[in-house]
Parts: sequence; C-alpha cells; structure tokens
Amino acid sequence: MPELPTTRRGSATSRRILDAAAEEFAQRGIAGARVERITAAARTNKAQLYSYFGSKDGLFDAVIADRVRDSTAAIPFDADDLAGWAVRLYDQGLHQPELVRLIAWTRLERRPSGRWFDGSEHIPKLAAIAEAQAAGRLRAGDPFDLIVLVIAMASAWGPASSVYTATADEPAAEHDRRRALLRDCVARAVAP
Amino acid sequence: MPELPTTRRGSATSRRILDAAAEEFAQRGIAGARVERITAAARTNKAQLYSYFGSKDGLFDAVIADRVRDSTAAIPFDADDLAGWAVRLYDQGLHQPELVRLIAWTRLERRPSGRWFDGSEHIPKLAAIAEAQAAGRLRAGDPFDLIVLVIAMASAWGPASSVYTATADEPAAEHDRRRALLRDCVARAVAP
DNA sequence: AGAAGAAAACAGACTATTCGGTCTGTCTGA
DNA sequence: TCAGACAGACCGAATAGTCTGTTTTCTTCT
Repeated sequence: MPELPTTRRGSATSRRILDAAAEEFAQRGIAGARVERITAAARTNKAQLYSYFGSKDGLFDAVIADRVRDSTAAIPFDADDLAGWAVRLYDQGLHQPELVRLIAWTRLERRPSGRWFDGSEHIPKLAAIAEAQAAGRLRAGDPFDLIVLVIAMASAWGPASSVYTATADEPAAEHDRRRALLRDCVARAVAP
Repeated sequence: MPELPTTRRGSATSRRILDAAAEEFAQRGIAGARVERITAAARTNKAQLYSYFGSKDGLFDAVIADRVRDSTAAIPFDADDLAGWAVRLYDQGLHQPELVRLIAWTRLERRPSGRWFDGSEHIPKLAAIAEAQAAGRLRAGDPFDLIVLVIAMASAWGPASSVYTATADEPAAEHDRRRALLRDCVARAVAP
C-alpha cells in the first residue's frame, strides 16, 4: 500500500513528514501522537502521509528506521575505549534526546521484553569486544551483556532515566562531574 | 472532587480499581489505557471510578502512589552492599515489572527531564552513602550520582531497557550470568 | 523548445468510531 | 431507611483514515 514518492517535490514532503513525525512521536509516543499535528508541522495533508507511509504505525516504523540509520554511524564504537564511548553516548543523550525517547516508546508500546530490535546493529561491536577480550585488553564476560551494561551506565542520566534526566542547559560543571564518574566507573567495570 | 470510599464494599471496589488500573497503565501507558477496560477488569463501572479518583490522570497518580508506597520498603537499601542491592533490583525487575514500567511511562508522558519524582524517596539513601564514604568504605563522588548510576546498572536488563529486557522465564543460567556480571561491575565501580 | 497529456501532489471536507466523562435511575447493606 | 454503591445508556469531542476534486510537476512528442 505505501508508495515512496517519485518526484523531487514528493521526496521533500516525505522528508518533512519524517522530521515532523520524529518530533511528535518522540514527544508523545505512538498512541499519543496526532496525525493531524504531524501533517500541520510538515506543511502537508493526511492524504499524502497515508499514501507514503500507509498508516500511523507504518510511519512510526519509517521514522525509527530513518533515525537509527543516521545515528549508528554518528558515534563510532571502540572496544578499547568503552569509557570514552560511554561518555559520548551521555553527550548524545543530552543533545539528541529524540532517538532515545523513540526507542523507549518502542519498548513500552511495542516490545515489552526481549531485544529492542533484531540486535543486528550490535554484531560488529560484539566481534570487537570478543577480540579485545581474547587479547586480554578487556574483562571476561558475555560480550552482549557487557554492551548492555555499558549502554545502561551511559544512559543513567538519559532521556529515559527512571531517576534523573539531565538536560543540556544545566551548568557545565554538573555534566563534567557526571562524565568523570561515568568514565571512571565504566573503566573500572570493564578492566581486565 | 474525588472522594474516598466510606464503606467496606467501597474500599474493596477502590482496591480492585487500583489493581486493574496498575496493570492497564503499566501495559499501555496513560494515553493508551482505556478507562472502560479498567472498570471491566475491576468488575465495576465508570461512575464509581470517577467518584473515587476524579479523572484518568488522577487515577494514574493514585496508582503510582500506591505502588511506590509498598515497593520502597520491599528492597532494603544497604550502602555497604550496593552490589547486592543492585542484584536484588535486577530480580525485582524480573518478577514485578509493573512499577518499572509505570515509572517509565511517567518519564515519557509527564516528565521529560529532571527528577522523576520529587526525589525525597532517596534522601535516606543519600545519607547512608555519605556516611559510608566518610568512613572510607565507598568511593568518592556525588551520592545522588552514585545512586543514579547503580540503579541504571541494575536496570540494564530491566523492563525499560533500551537494548534487552530479560524475563523470568529465561533459563536460570542466563540470570545467574547477568547477576554475577552486575554484582562484580557494581562492586568495582563503587570500591573506595 | 515548447505544448500537451499523464501522473503525482495537494487541500480539506467527510465519515465512522472511539473514548473520557456524566446522568438517571436502581439496588444494597448497615 | 437512606446514603452510598452500582449499571449502563448517553453525550460531545477527537481522531484515524478516506474521498473528491484541483493544482503542480514531469515526460514525451512534435
């Protein structure tokens, strides 16, 4: 049913819809999002949205795919500097909370248990970790568990934190203090 | 507007509403929950629900207060065994995912940043941590930050995890493996 | 190049349904 | 006996998704 746009104009519209939808879904979730608000923000209409994405759910899927795609490359993974990687994740949560919130909505509204996605996005990381472990530069333990744990630590103050969500407008000293703690704790946790 | 029940029968109904609502809200969130489903599950009717709780939002507040109250005492805090405390939190997430999901919904639908609640529930913990630090039994660092980090580690595989949510029906070996990793990493992270 | 014709994009009214919340009248138990 | 508990019909607002007719854009043919 959903048909991708074929003209230049259509692609631009589809792009605006994706951006507007990302914001709306990040803010309100799937059930809370309003198609009408999305089309208004994207300066288009519902017929267009439905012809490109088929349904509200289909649009959500498209938004997730879109955002995951260009965010995976944004923070290069380094099995030998997990502490630094964690700090970079902390900063990403501060400045681009959207994706984290989209992921959290998916977890709550769609996948209450198991892997968030198919997990394929982590495969290269798993190999890098196994290698670093074999070379004795990283502690023992299931590589996937290690990734999960490090991501959890980096997300401690993130947009889905159950205790405290940090924001970019806090004093820099606060962030520095957290970054230092995070870096040190991750380093200790994963040391060989 | 909301009036607590005055008779025995009324209290029982109010109790059934709270329980049914906890399940419905945990599963679907505030926007996704249906008042009708709650009254059906509680074997009562909307008039009753509204007379006791005033509104859907008021009911959500009541559910949160109810669940937080009887769950705070469930897992005693021990500043000298944060690793053990974290493991107990891991187990709680396995067997009572409801509260964690309710908290996550609140974060997403109500409080996108800052503290989840007023933070008062952590005050006694903060004091215990400060004391353990002063006695040299715990690493340095802002006590609140430390709590946030330890809770995040314990929630790595929890019902709101962005990567993987564990469930009670997985093989015991999986859980033991994660518990061991969690215990060890927390212990390393908070060692003096 | 430029006009014609087809296809795609567009606007927004419309529909069918769902849902939070209320109202009216009946029942129950202390 | 009477306040409180109850059942469920009812209402108005919102909302996902569709339909109709118009405008813009692309392609193609002379």
